[in-house]
Amino acid sequence: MENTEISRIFDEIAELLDLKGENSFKVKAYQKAARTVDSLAQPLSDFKSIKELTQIPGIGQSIAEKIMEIVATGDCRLHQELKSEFPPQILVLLSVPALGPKKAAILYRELGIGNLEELKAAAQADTISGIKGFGAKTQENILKGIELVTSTSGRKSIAQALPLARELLKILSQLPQVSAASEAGSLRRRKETIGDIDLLVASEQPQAVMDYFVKLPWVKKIIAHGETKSSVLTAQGLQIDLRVVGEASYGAALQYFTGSKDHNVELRGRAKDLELKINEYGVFRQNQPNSLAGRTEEEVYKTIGLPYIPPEIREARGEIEAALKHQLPRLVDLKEIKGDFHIHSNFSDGSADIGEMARAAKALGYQYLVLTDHSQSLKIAGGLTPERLREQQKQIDEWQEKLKPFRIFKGTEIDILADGSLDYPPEVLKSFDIVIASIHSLMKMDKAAMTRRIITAVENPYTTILGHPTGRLIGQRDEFEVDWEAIYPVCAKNQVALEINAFPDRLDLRDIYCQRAKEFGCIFTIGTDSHSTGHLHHMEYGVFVARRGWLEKSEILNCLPLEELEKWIQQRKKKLKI
DNA sequence: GCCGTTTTCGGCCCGACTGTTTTCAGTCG
Repeated sequence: MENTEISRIFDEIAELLDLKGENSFKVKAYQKAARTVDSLAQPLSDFKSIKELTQIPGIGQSIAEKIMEIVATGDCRLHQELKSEFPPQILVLLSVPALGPKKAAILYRELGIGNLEELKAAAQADTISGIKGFGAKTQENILKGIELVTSTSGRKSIAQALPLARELLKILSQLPQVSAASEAGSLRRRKETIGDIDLLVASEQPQAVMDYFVKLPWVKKIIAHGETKSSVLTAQGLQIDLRVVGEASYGAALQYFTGSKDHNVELRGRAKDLELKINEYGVFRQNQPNSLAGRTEEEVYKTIGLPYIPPEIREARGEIEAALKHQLPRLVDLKEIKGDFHIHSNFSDGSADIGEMARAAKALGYQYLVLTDHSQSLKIAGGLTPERLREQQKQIDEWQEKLKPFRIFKGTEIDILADGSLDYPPEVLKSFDIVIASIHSLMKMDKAAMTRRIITAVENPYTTILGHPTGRLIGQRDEFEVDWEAIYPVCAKNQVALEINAFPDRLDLRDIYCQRAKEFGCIFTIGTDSHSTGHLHHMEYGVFVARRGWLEKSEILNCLPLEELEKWIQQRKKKLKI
């Protein structure tokens, strides 16, 4: 039983309790437990007792018991009982904007509505507007909401959202009424997927900014248009929320709207202990109107006795505790990246030749790249036979001569075969500076076999990097079933780096796994997995993941300047006698 | 349901917007 599955059960319990009209704090407790479980890197099935589970913040006696029950049986009685009280499809009603637990419950009680089709039919037949608390507008919004739910599909990739957000910010910043603008929400925290784009603007004339915003050409539909807050929908189905505050409140609002929710709750709790109150307008002494801070985020954190916490780690995963102890990591920055560790050329399945890729990397300010075409087994991607490889390495030498002092390292993205062995014999492996070992076949092995397979590959003295370790494709393919707690120590012991694959569909190793692997003393590389020169720009998405995983410069090989990386490679080869 | 160097009971973040209201509940973030 995966953590995400357990998280989903708790989410459903929360929604069903909400529908029943249960105590809202009980509902919140289950929602919080769902989020906590989902962001936990260790599988819950590894926890052996209730006592161990209740050490996790937000997990108490009752929820711990349910976790044990779910791990043992696949579900829990409470969940089953709640489900039996409602029609099976009832929860999709909650995904309709304008419909929350209270209204959905009324529709079920009064009209027996239990799924989207019944909801749509009732709205079209004009039977909803007559119910107390509902009107013509609500009925209309329900119909629009159904349209929305069925047309848009869930969360979008950060790679889709961030460029659009940046474009909008540029336009909004140029307005004479606007003095500052930023993205907020999960986008600013650089989460791998985002539900909507949150933007924040500082202005003393909010209405003018709002009126301008809702008329922008991207806007397909206006969902809300208030004095300081508006929501619109783009043609691509992305929701954009814009909030406007005064300059004196900009920092407080930015902090507030960046979240995460759990981070803010912790922060607020701390403020309360200090007899302070934080809201989006500033930090206040209880019952006093003048704010103590609010112009900048730094100010807000400082007022409650904390150093600045970078947005990427505001996830209630120990950052406030670390901040109090002055043990926050100094997160890696894109500017510290000296080279790219994962690049394909047209020798295998890339579209550009070695020279084009190297020139493009050099233009980004890099000192080096590692060329990692596929190995012979991966025929579909033009994996290189030893003969073709010799040719490729000859060309690397030629380009190397032309482009020096820029360095092109000889690498490979080599297949990990079914038994964990690598796809070239030792005499070929010797020719590489860097070996990324990746799984591209037989992805559905059982957990024990897959774990053994990966450990065998990591223990191979020629392996330098474990490529896209979990194999997931966001929204398309699940992770391999693997016991990571057994693999991290082997990686750390053999100084095999875990790759953060920066390709937006992958972002693998993901943030919470990075944070966990770091605790084992693992090192990392970031590779764009570029198949064309344009892909080289994906590096920043890899850096986002590293930052969300609390990683520092010293833990990432890409941050080594050329000479030090050369030294690292030589020492490694010497130590391993290869 | 969770949590606690003031608490094992009584708190639990807080405000904008909308629609249905005649002063507020529900939804959302």
